Amino acid sequence: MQADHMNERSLRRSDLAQATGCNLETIRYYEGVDLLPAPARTAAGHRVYSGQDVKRLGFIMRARELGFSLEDIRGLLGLGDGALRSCAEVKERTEVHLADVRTKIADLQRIEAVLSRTAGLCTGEDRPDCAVLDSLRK
Amino acid sequence: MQADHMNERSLRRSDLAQATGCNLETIRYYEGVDLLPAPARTAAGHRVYSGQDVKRLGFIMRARELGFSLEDIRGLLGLGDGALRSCAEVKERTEVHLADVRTKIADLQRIEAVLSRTAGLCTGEDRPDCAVLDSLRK
DNA sequence: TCTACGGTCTGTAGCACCTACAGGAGCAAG
DNA sequence: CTTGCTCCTGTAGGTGCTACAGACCGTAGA
Repeated sequence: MQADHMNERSLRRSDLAQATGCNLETIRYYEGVDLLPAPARTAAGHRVYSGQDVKRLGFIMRARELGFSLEDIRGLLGLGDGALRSCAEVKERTEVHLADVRTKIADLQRIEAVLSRTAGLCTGEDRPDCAVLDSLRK
Repeated sequence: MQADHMNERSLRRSDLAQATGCNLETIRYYEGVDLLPAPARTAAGHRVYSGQDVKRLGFIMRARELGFSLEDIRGLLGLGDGALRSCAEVKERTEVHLADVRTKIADLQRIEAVLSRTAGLCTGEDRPDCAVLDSLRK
């Protein structure tokens, strides 16, 4: 039994990836951009993670799913400038992001309308003229 | 009057940018990735564009606004493999893209629901605990 | 004990789609 | 002739990963 033998609470990078559903390489990337702290290492230099890391990466993954940018998440994690974020600040960020999401939805709905209308005009025949192209041409 | 003096039908890069609303540098980028043909040049090496270029770049810009990728647009412009695209092919591409747009809308609507619900739970008080953070924590 | 296989390490390049800057040259007006 | 704008080129940066090469490590079976 070696001094750096892993006990049952320590995880390798692949374990962390599996536990969170995160891509293996992305973990290293998040460490590089300071979203995850540099983990402990075995004598051989292998990264060793804990349950804390699973929680933190899980938080990041859920925030990403909600469309927060890495910069947003840095703020939500309280890394912005070392200051702990208050509820008011987090609510503010969330509402800005929410407005952004709503704008994107509206944009996509306009696009959806145009695309479905023009695609509907297509004859689908095997000729080089086309309603979609015509609508883009002018 | 020089041999390469520009007449009233020829445009400089900045004119093309203005005519289409495209960013100046993006024009050069599109040339680099073969979306726009290499234009004629004055003796001094300055790019000279025509009304044809305005139309083509306008087409590209409108397609971008509808969310088509540059690769899609290459196809729509018939650059794929030199073959002229038929209406059927364009319709096919458009419908694939439309399905993609609809998926994105649905995703964003789910996100919108979660964000507005959790933001609504926030007290907005100046304390470090927060409904948004709680929802991300587990 | 040797060996084969897989996991891990590092750095770096690539993806889409631009945007911006540095450093030099051209051109028109005053 | 000088000022000030445009234009040229090449290249770096941004976002958020993903993937690869080449080396090392660790373990299970023969």
